Amino acid sequence: MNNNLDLEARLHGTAHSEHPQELRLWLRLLTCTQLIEKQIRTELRLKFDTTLPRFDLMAQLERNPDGLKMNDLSRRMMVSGGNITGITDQLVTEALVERVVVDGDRRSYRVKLTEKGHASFAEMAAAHENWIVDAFAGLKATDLSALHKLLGQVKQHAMNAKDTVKNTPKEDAL
Amino acid sequence: MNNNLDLEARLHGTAHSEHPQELRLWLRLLTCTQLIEKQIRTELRLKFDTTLPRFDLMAQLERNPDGLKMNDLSRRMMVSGGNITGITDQLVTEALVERVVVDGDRRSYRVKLTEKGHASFAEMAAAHENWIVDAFAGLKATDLSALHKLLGQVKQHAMNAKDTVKNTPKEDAL
DNA sequence: AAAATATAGTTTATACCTAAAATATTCAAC
DNA sequence: GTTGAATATTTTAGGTATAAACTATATTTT
Repeated sequence: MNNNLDLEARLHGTAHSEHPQELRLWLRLLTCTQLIEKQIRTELRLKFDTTLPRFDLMAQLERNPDGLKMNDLSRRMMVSGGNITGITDQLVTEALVERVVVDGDRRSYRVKLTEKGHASFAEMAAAHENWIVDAFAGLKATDLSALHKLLGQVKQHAMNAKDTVKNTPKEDAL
Repeated sequence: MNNNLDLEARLHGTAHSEHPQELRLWLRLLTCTQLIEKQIRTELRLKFDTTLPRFDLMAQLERNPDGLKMNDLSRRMMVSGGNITGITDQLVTEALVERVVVDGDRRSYRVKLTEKGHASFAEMAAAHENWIVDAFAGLKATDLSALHKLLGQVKQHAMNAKDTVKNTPKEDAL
């Protein structure tokens, strides 16, 4: 009854795969992330009438009570600056965050949660945590930490690769 | 020199985390996926002037020489039907895929790679495989398979949860 | 201090993605 | 054989994302 056709289907089609282990791993990683992310988006929409980017931005501000500059948000959320502008604009019109001037630099400002934003986030964060715990309920605690550790290696390698690309031109100039 | 500010930053900020292990794992999973995905998107754009959704759709067709219906593509790629319409339209105007009528059902048709699309995909797929292998070059073979297995558990649980939600109304009616 | 450069943020143009409504065709039941 | 439900796809409206161009302010160089 459940065909289970997903991204990985295109690999398993041919019995003994000639594809490298890495490719199969990548498709599985992507599938897991998308399944969970889709679930969270749906819940946020249904229960709180909001979206994941809005929630993520507020989460960043929650941990930085003094506010963050647009640039900081862009780096931390790993999305473009223009994108942050749009999401912030919406949250401002909903009075969940505010733009606060920074004296000494008229180009930038700090984005902070409002009182209302703080309250709103607290409610959502509690539910969010439960959804995530549910998403990983299929694994024992030891597996959770093994997975965390392995992904740490993936992350470390990916970050190094990113930085290498970025810095190479400069270092080549020596 | 490298601040490493990403999604996980908001958790590590407070020394000993009071957040559940699952939440930390989720943010790391998300970070890994986004880092690799961003890399692939950038490469596809620079080297082949295309996008990941277009590549993914062609990859599905490559494995199904008889073509796939819009619905099949939607399920396999885990995106909405309307989205598939848009991506297919673009690939059709680029003459990389074609819509072929199915006799017996005038509502649907099969989307197939054209000769040009087949050639184009072959070129991209080779490069794509290398990028993915590079992305996981930080892990030993045993770690790759351990990770694959653990993610299999996550996937299984997520798929069950999804199906349960979908089927519950019907089963409750009994 | 003027010119050049760098940085912070927004705007623009375009693509992606979704949910929900709309259209068109097929199938099932009477 | 016509009504009614189901299926396949597209359209619509709106949020999300990017790269590149743009505006405005700061900093550095000379």
